[in-house]
Amino acid sequence: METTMDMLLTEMPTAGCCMPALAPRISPAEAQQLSDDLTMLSHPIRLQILDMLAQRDGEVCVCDLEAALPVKQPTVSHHLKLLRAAGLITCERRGLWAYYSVQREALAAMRRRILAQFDALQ
Amino acid sequence: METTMDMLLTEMPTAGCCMPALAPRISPAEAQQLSDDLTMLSHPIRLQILDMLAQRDGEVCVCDLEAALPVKQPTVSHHLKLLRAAGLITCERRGLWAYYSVQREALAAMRRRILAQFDALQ
DNA sequence: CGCCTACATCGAAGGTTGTCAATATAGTTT
DNA sequence: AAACTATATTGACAACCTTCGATGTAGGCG
Repeated sequence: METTMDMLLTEMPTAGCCMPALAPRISPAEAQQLSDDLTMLSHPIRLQILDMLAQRDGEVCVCDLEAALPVKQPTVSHHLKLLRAAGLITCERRGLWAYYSVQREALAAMRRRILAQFDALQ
Repeated sequence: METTMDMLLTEMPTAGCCMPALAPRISPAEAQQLSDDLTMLSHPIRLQILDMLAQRDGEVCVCDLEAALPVKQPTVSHHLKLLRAAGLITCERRGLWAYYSVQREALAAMRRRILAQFDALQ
């Protein structure tokens, strides 16, 4: 007859579960950071915006984006605001227009963070 | 005095916007696929589950996961179901227990898809 | 058989996100 | 100054996501 203690201390070939101390190697905080990065990228409109800005850095205004995307102007502005808050893009006002650019270094840093965690999963 | 037509046909050093045919190089369908991939990964619980499964392939049951995570059993089952539907994990029932494994090839394929699109942004 | 255990599913509640019409803001033109 | 333009913001609504208690299911055991 085996006690619970015996089961915890011996190896269990076929039956049994809940082996000693399984824990994620990634910390909850790291998981949250990675999740935030991925969430920022996980929207088709934001991906397409980043793609267009990467093509024509500093020369893309909101009406260009609006014309190329299947959403209305307030929605474009909304996604631009999110990307700006995440540090992935910047905007410069010239006259009536707002010209947006990718922050390539910030995007590269995010890419590095994502890859590092991905590779930690082997 | 310049007409709108003049502005469209000449180069515009400072003012003017809406240049010819800006379009995302990434298609809406590709953007959606990438967005789906990223969405699947963009949750701390799912990331931690994948991390734990990557450590101890095929020997992790739901109660191990539940013990290591700050959510209740139905929530763990919910995330496992999503990961299973995405093809990223599989489960094998042995007796009362359900043992989960990472599908390393599916995860690697997802990594490849994400990286390819990321690199396309330069 | 009846009870127990591990896990899945259901259904409801609460939170977050995405969208757009309406409106505000700020620069431009006349 | 008044009219106009590009963009931002607001507020409302709908859709979606996450979570969990309650319940269902199926295998193991006395």
